[in-house]
Amino acid sequence: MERSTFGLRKGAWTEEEDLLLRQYVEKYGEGKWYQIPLRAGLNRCRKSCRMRWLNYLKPNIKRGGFAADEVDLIIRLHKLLGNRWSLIARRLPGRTANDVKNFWNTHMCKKEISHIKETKEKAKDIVKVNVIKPRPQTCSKNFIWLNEKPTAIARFEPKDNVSNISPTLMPSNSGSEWWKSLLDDKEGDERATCTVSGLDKYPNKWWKSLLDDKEGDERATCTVSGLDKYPNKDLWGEKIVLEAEVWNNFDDEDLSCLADQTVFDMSFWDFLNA
DNA sequence: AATATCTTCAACCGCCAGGCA
DNA sequence: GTGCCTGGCGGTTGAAGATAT
Repeated sequence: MERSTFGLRKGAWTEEEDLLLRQYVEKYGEGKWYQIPLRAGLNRCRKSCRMRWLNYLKPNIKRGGFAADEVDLIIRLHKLLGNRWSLIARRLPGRTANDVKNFWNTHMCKKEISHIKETKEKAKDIVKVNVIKPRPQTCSKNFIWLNEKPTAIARFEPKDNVSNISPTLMPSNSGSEWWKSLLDDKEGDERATCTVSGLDKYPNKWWKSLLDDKEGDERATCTVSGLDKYPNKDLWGEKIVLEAEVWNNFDDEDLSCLADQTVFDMSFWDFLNA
């Protein structure tokens, strides 16, 4: 039996310890982890107890390999959120942040590395194309643009060699309402409309917000009509790929929290208005 | 069969943010 | 404003099992 310098047990949990922890949570509920060692009679630190409960003992935890759909989700969420395992795990019922992290580190890391190598090899043979991606930046909560939550995020595929155009985000009171309608087809400017098809192929409804009709996924597409009515249309190209729906429309607390702290580069909007 | 190497994943550790006195 | 405490998170470790030699 391993022991720390303060006499607390470390290492693998025994069945008796699991039982004591279960009994504690049944009696007192989750939380108050600092009280557990005393109340439950466990010679473990609070963090160890919390970790054991959340990652192993909690009911409804799904064990075993990840389904193809889950893997798909993880890849897309990781693309959007990075290593924010707890946020990713909340989108996967029964999976814990630790599970997702382990899965990524053991399976996806290798695939990603080989994919990068493959891509680099292919890149030698093809003409370079500018791919415009959102560029998240972390801002303080007092940042003026965060007085309202972000409205929309999109990735533009520019015509010809128009480069350095970044996707944009804007508060809805900016007077630039056409942008809203372009993406969510709601009230306001009606010059352009955006329709998405193929959503029924996504088992998780919320997932429609992360549509990406780039390579490898042909399930859903987004087409925009009416672009010819915009003065700067020549700069955009004819295709807009919907990368994320309106943040405010998320019922989901996790992603709306994300909107509180993530903002996307504004230069595209500045560029259009120049 | 024995040993070495690789893979998996439970568990630990350090850091950070928020709440409170 | 400061310090303390707690919960929560992501990075990392290492034991155990699987696979290769």
